[in-house]
Formats: sequence, structure tokens, C-alpha cells
Amino acid sequence: MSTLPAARTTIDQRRATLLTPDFFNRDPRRVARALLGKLLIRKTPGGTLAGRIVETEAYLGTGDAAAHSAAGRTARNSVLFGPPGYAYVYFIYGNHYCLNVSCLPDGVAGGVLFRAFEPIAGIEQMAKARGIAISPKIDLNNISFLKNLSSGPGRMSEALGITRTRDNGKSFVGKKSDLQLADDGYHVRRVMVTPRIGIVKSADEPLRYYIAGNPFVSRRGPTV
DNA sequence: ATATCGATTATCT
DNA sequence: GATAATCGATATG
Repeated sequence: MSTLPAARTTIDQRRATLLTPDFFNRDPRRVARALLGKLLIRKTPGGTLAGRIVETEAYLGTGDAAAHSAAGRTARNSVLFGPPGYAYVYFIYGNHYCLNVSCLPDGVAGGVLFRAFEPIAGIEQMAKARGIAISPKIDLNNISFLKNLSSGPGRMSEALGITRTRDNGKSFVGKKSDLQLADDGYHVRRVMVTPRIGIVKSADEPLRYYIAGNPFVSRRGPTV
């Protein structure tokens, strides 16, 4: 019998290095794919939160009808038009915040939406942020429990305590930033590409990326 | 397991 | 005034 890939991963602290602006200064499709397997880190007074990114979506800018930047620059979407490597946070459906990173050079719109990660550090704090009570009965390694923390853009943002007023426009590439992205050398075996979730315009464009077979992805794929 | 629906507000028409 | 890059609860197979 072949062994399934381990569900949980750990961080290789010795190898972890911050992603640089160059990483984000290219087509969002390439950034979205390259971000799979990277670490998303949130530093808080209560401790460091971290997860391994398993699902992303690319939003291409003025030519992409589904992108917030499609109709040009506004006060809301201006981060997408700014320099690469900055947080674009928007509020949706009266309930949820969603976290993105800007791509392409200053003046050109584009971004990647973070849709899901595997919780790795600060799990108890993330559960608290999600309104989930921790009791001795809860197994912190249980896949269903972990998936409920951060499988989906709204959940992920809530687990990290992301809000628009706090985080929109924040740098992902600053050494001192409380929002960081890092590469610890984790190798992604296979990437799946599907249409993006929850959009109406440009609904068929294959711009969603996730790690094949990963249990923390929000959905398997389009229910075709 | 999948399907449907209400919540709730910033943004744009 | 309509819409939206979603989630959680509820209903049903």
C-alpha cells in the first residue's frame, strides 16, 4: 500500500526566509501558484500565528471582470494598484474580511486572494479568534477542527484577526511587519487549477490554485 | 453527503 | 437601491 502524504506539516525554522518584493512583482497567476506551500505569519502581542498556504486565487487587474480593480482605481481598491507585496483587505457580505497581496509594479493592478491554510502555530489563539472554545476534550491535531479554523478566506482572516482598518495597505515584505510571508523550503508536489469560487463574472477562468490532495483546501473543485 | 438560505454593510450605480 | 472574491445553520438524502 502506498502511504498518503502526511496531513500535518511543521516549520523548518532554519530555512525560513522572508519573501521579497520581487516575488510579488509579476503576474498574479505565477504569484498565486508560487505562494502554495509558503508560510503566512501574523505576529500578535499574544504570540505568533502561522499557517502553510494551500489555496489561492489570482485576480488580474483591469482586464479581469471578477477583480475589484476591473473598473479602475478607487479608494477601496487602491492597494491593488500600488506596489507589490502589500495587504489588500476587503469586507464582504456584511460579515467577512478577505486578505489579498498586491502583485505587479506600482501603477499596475493585480493581486492574489488567500483562501486557505494549514494552521501550524498559535492554534489555540486562532481558535479563540474564531469563537471556538478550547477544552481538554479537543484534539488540536484533529483535521476537522483545524479545517474549521482557516479553510476559506473569511475563516482564515478571522483566525488571524485581520480587519480592514487594521491591515489594509500593510506591507508583507517588511522585516518589522506583523504580517509576513516566508519560504521554509517546503516542496509542493502537485498543483490543481480550477475556476475561482463564488464569482459571477469571468466565472470560468482557471485562476484558482490549490495543493492536490491537501485536506485543508476549502473545496475539492467545481461541482461540474 | 449536498442544497438552500439568511445575515449585514461597504461600495458603486 | 442592488450587489458582493462568504459563512454557518438548517433541511433533506
